Amino acid sequence: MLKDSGSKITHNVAQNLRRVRGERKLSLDGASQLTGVSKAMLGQIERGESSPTIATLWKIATGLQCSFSSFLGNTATTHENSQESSQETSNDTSALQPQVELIADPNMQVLTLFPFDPLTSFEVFELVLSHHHEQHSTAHQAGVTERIHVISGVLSVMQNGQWETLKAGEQCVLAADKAHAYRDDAGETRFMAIIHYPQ
Amino acid sequence: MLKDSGSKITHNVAQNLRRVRGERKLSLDGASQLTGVSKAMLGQIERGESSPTIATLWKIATGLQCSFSSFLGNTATTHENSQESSQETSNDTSALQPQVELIADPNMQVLTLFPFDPLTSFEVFELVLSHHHEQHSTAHQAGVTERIHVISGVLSVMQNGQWETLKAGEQCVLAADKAHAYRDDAGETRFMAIIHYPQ
DNA sequence: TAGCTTTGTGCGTTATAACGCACAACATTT
DNA sequence: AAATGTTGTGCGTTATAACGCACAAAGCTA
Repeated sequence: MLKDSGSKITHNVAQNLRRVRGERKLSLDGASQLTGVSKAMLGQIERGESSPTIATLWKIATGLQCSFSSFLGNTATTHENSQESSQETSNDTSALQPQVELIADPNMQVLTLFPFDPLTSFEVFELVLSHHHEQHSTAHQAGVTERIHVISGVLSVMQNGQWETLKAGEQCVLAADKAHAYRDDAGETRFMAIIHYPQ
Repeated sequence: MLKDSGSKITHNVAQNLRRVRGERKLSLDGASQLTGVSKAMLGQIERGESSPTIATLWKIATGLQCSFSSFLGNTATTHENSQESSQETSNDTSALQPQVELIADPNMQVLTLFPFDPLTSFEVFELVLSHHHEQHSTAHQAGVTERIHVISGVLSVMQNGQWETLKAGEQCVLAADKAHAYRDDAGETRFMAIIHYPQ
């Protein structure tokens, strides 16, 4: 009668241990001596008949001088002998959409990441400014907010006549019902804009 | 009579589990329901009286939605993060806000780009998955949508039991009211998530 | 061939991981 | 106070991880 060997993680540990031991050309006896875990237990783990405790897997890892996590990953990445058949790459269904590109200006590229959706009331763009281009935007309708997240480069944002500088990883929120502007201050600046419309 | 509680790794797991459960404000009963592990066992593990099997630690990790390896590290490295108050970081004025970091897992970094705002009904995170970490997410309330935009790396997204692969620059929309999951397939994957709540 | 290692697996026993249940301490309510 | 609910821990039982030992198959030596 098999135990809980069906567990996915147990199977991974089994394959990894067998692989490591094979690479070092160690016998169960040798591995047992290095790790302090009985060879019977090591054999059961390799066969997937036993799910070791973290304490014993720790003894195995330190004894064999490899990291704990090296036993957890799927062996499919390192070796190509898995029969799990969980390689699914269905490309249809209502999910992935390629980005749509909108031209606007030679020094300003606009990619529509998520078009406007009345259910969410926002749209998302990714903008790339280059050559220190300064883009001015007129006031939109009241209540419209704009969230800026700088991906790379340096972006200066103007609002209420004041300029602020955002580095990569920084963001700001501005009310788009006033005049505002952006400027690339790094030669090329990439940032994301989430524009939300009220109600 | 004490068991093998002296093991260093067991003690680490104990502290990490207690910390994570405390951060989520979960009771042993609640954690037991999420993970499928009895609350008595969870209590013993937290007290260092038991060295869990990798199978059960896997159930704990997936149930609490953090990676296996997050329980192995020493808690001394994780600093105190007091994130109790619902402070809004002054969303008025166009002041730039530095990104707020939320710790969750060594293999999953979460940056809050824009915290939830009742006026817009969405929040924006930037997530970095590493080491082929697979992050599972349970079903949220009905009507919640999640927009994913891959910045770098390769992200596999599971919905309705089907996996789809997104490369850098691609995006997808998924209904978050069903169980879904993400997985890093490039060693390190950076992507943005916009979560929108209805009404 | 026989005799001696080395390899991995099977078996019986012990230690303990994991479970369900019950109880005590504390908080909240009536 | 009494009643009710929640939280964490202790206890008895079951499942199984881990051990030591023994055995069978393969390999090497003489």
